[in-house]
Amino acid sequence: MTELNGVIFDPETGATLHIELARSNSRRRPRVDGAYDIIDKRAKVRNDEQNIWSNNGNGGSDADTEIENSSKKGATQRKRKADDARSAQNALSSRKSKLQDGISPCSTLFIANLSPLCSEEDIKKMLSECRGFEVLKMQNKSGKPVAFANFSGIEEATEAKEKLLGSLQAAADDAGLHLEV
DNA sequence: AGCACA
Repeated sequence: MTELNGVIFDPETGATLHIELARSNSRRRPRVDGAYDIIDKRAKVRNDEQNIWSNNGNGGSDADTEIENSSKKGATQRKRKADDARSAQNALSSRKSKLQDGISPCSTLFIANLSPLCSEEDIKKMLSECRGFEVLKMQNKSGKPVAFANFSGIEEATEAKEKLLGSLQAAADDAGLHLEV
């Protein structure tokens, strides 16, 4: 782990490594936040239904009852919005628990802001010390080198991320620097 | 902040 010093994290240039869980465009689970889209559609449909109802029900269109109806409508809309928010929460949390069950859609670490000095082999060497590390792919696009590290599972990926950040912190302390992550 | 390949 001492080889880390000056390779991945370079105190000379002050280059810091950014590590996060990668965004995945896996076809199996395309949208993590798709719940909101569905709920938006639902809300629209409900509003339309409400308009139809109030139009039919009013018939003779009295001014006083119209005001009364509109205030009632506002109340029910507010309540439904709250309900929607709650169901969105439920959907998200249920999906999250699915993720933690190990059905991992994408257990990849996204590594950015790499030092230009560190090679793919260097990172690979680093990552191979982490549990569940599988494959590393590097990409050098428009002067922003980034790396994708595949792990066997999300838990392994997060663990590796924590480990790397820890090592970075250690290296920074060693060099008497402050690290921002 | 910058997220590809299967």
